[in-house]
Amino acid sequence: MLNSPLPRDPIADAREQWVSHGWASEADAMAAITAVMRTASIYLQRADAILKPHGLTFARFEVLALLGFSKRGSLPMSRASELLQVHATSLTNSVDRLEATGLVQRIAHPTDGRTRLLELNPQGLEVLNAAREDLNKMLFAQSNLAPKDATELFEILSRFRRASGDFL
Amino acid sequence: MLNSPLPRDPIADAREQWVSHGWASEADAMAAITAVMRTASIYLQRADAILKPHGLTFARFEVLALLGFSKRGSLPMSRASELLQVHATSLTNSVDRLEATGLVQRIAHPTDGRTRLLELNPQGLEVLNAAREDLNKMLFAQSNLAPKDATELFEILSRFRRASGDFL
DNA sequence: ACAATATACTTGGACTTCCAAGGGTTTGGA
DNA sequence: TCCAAACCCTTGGAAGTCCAAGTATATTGT
Repeated sequence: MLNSPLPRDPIADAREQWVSHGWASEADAMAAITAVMRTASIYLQRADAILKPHGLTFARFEVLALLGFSKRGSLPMSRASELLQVHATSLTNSVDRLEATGLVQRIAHPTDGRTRLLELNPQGLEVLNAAREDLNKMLFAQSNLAPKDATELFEILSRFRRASGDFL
Repeated sequence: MLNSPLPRDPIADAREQWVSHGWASEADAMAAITAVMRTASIYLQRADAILKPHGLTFARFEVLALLGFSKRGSLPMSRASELLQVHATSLTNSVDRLEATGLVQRIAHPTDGRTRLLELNPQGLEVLNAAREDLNKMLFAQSNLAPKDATELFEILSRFRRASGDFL
């Protein structure tokens, strides 16, 4: 999966190209945004590799985790897709697979015929607990982020996400 | 594309759940990593929307931009996939599409029969210039990152990427 | 009451990513 | 020399993302 490390950071190189071509004022944002994408891809690969033995992906793990925290144990699809901040179609896809493996169930809403409620099955709860333990041990506890960096990173991205309309 | 903002930050909520379930020491990394993924997804959507009128995606834009900076104007596939830090198969996919629209060409390597060189066509150069201008104006210059945040973000992620073996 | 509008979810299509496996080409050791 | 190992790229398959469009159900306004 990992090639041998490059001798130079290709994003830092791109940043210099940006500066020397006259786009200096956009260079820092370009570099930051490109680095965010690369970082997300690294973490996603690591997470998916850790979750594979549990028969999960990160996308599906997030669904289980959300259901595991919900007070009632069930949540409308629309609410879940809102909280996970993915398109409804992406959630449909994830839930199809979670339902096919018996981890989750779609049940009818008592009063609104349009709405489907998601419910964690007992087996889903077991898989969630095991997967979360692995993720905590093997990803979050080994994030390659200094504690101060993790905090600062979250704060910067919170400002960004608020400015982008994610939350108030 | 954008739903109305949520009243609360769902990642901050997840972080609190993590703490109150006894995984306090992993909570900050979990929140930071989840925020990175969400941020990447926001930027990717914005970039793809901006590039769509140019017939590009961000993945394909990156290929053009890389070729545009290369001294010789041509680059082996393997070198390009290394610098863009994507799998060779992903690059094959992007190049297939760039070639189909006439922006790029695969040419034979003079001495190594295994290698294909990528070359930017004149039309590819035009599209690159126009796309880059839009991206600079509409994405990088409006990144929703304070200048200090962009710099700090890049630095934190550089430490992370180095620790993860991206570069020396 | 009923038509128009809005909401909830699914389907189909385009695109990306990765992995596993295969085909060709080159290199290097016996 | 020549066969095995390494390397470069492509194909096929599984997953994820989004958007656009469609179906079904609720809500709203006249």
